[in-house]
Amino acid sequence: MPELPEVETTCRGIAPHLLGRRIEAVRIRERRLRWPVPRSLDRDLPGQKVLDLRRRAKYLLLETAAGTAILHLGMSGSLRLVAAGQAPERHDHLDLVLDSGRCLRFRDPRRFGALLWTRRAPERHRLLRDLGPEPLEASFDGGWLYQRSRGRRTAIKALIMDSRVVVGVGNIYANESLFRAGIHPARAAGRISRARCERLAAAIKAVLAEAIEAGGTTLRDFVDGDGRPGYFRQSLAVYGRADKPCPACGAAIRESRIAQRSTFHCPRCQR
DNA sequence: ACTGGCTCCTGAGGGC
DNA sequence: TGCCCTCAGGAGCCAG
Repeated sequence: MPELPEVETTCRGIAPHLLGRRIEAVRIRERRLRWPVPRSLDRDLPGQKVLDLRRRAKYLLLETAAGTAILHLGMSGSLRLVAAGQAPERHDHLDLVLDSGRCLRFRDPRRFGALLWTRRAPERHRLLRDLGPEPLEASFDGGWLYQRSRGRRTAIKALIMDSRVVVGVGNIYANESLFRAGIHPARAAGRISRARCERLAAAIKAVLAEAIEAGGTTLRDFVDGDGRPGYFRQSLAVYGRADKPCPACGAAIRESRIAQRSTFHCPRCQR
């Protein structure tokens, strides 16, 4: 399940192979992703030069003079560069054929991913329009979290996973951040002090930055590699560790559900 | 405005 | 060993 660090690492890994390249053709074998891949993409993208590749939330934005391709990896999507002639395997739904002799190949067994096309500024696109700040940028901090949580009765874990509040905090990192900040995941967001909001914002930044760091050092080849998605083998303190000892105090980690998501916390360390 | 629940899809993993 | 069943997950969307 690509989380923000995986998307960031993917972006950095494939960018050198795409920037300045011309897209010669688009091969679509399966149009039925989360939304159907629009025909406008096959019409507009071929012949275009890749002017920029960047990440916004968990979306990858591939900019050309004609428009921007918006790509999301969903929970099982991955990208890699292969020789243009290499035969696709199962779930390899589409290729962007480059003028380098390689193609960018998208695989997504569960098809929760998406590839869309917009001719306008991508920030105006329906999917990107209402997104909150990037967690690693200065505009996201304890003050912002405090302000956005006032009056909210929802669980703090659900709040930090709300992309209108802050983008890119998936289930794993929400769990880990709350553990680090010593906050109980079910606590009502509006009842968390300013100081604890500061701790939480700092924890979110630290956890994500460490994961990106780990991704950068993980031996991971986007060229002819296996392109396997998944989290970096970062040491996880609570996620997936139900009944196991808390690394800080030894108490048994508890599992619950918050907003239909698996939630893990230490009953001693998190209040 | 907020909140909670549903939905898409398939591989993995548990139980027998 | 093998089969069947359940479930997880990102996040948009809808209903109350």
